[in-house]
Amino acid sequence: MTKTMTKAERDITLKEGHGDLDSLVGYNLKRAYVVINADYRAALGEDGLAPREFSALALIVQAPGITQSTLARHLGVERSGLVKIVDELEARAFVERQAVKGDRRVQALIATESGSGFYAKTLETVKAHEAKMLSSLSSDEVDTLKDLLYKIRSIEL
Amino acid sequence: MTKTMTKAERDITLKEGHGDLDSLVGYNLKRAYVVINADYRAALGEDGLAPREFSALALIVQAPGITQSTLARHLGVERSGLVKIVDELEARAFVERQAVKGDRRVQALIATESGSGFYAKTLETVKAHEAKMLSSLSSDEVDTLKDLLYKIRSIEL
DNA sequence: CTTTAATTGTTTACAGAGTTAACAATGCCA
DNA sequence: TGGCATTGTTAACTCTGTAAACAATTAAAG
Repeated sequence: MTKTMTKAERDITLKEGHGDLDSLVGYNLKRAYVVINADYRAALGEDGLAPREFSALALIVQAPGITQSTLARHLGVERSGLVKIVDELEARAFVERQAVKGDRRVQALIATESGSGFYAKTLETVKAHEAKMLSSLSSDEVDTLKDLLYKIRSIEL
Repeated sequence: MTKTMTKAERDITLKEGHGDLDSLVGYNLKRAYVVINADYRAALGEDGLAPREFSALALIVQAPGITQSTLARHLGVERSGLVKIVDELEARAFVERQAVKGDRRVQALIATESGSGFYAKTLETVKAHEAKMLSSLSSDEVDTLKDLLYKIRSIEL
């Protein structure tokens, strides 16, 4: 006997769903995030907005004149990190930095017409991507998921 | 009139919880991930295992002799990316690469005694961190959250 | 067998995202 | 006026991860 094992025989089979890791929220959260993120990028394609540019544009469209500092705070990133994001949006002519009278330190961010249009179109694409990803969940489950995630991300505000 | 506005007056106030972004699962997922991750690192401290080393060690402890390729597949990362992770675990003497008779390409990964011990201790710390983070959720909610995240991360396997 | 294809671990180069620290310009306040 | 805080910005750096190439080895096909 003692025949050479095949790969399948030799290979360790981890039982899914019952290890220490699978019982940790953080691990599941990260893995789910990676999966969603990968499909997001595939759905939006080469010239699509990356998640961070998309979310920045969303807030600028919905709060015209918002300041970079305020925007950074709402997005949960540093002021310094937001600069490249706005640079990118400005380079694609989706957003403009406008001087504000009364405070020459700040520059108000406003979406251009093409920026608003591109945002609306992108939002539909993103919604379609989410609908596809969450098609195995009921509408109640999706709502519950959003609520729970919102609770978590609201910790320590 | 036309008195100079104070910062609070000038500042845009985004109403929380009702924008386009807040209705997207992906955005909530990322924000929640960032929050959990930040607290994880704070909880584990300077010499704690980073999330990826921790999860790799978890699988090695629970599936002794696992191969790097199999481990990479289970963690959802590339083989090449796993090398540094195992290097790090080996440098801290938590894991050893062992030759396998019958296939000289692979090296079986096994946890050392100190590796298993450190893992057990770390797991408790991680569980405490999660308990703290999720203290505003009921036990049912936590279970539901894990289930839903597990469903998402199991897409396209 | 022998040739061809696939797998494993690895290195190197690179890209993406984000942080901290410093800085100049400006505004606030006492 | 003088001192402190805020805004936007740049520069240096870290962290995590990917893609491409490679040598060694094993599996498969003819």
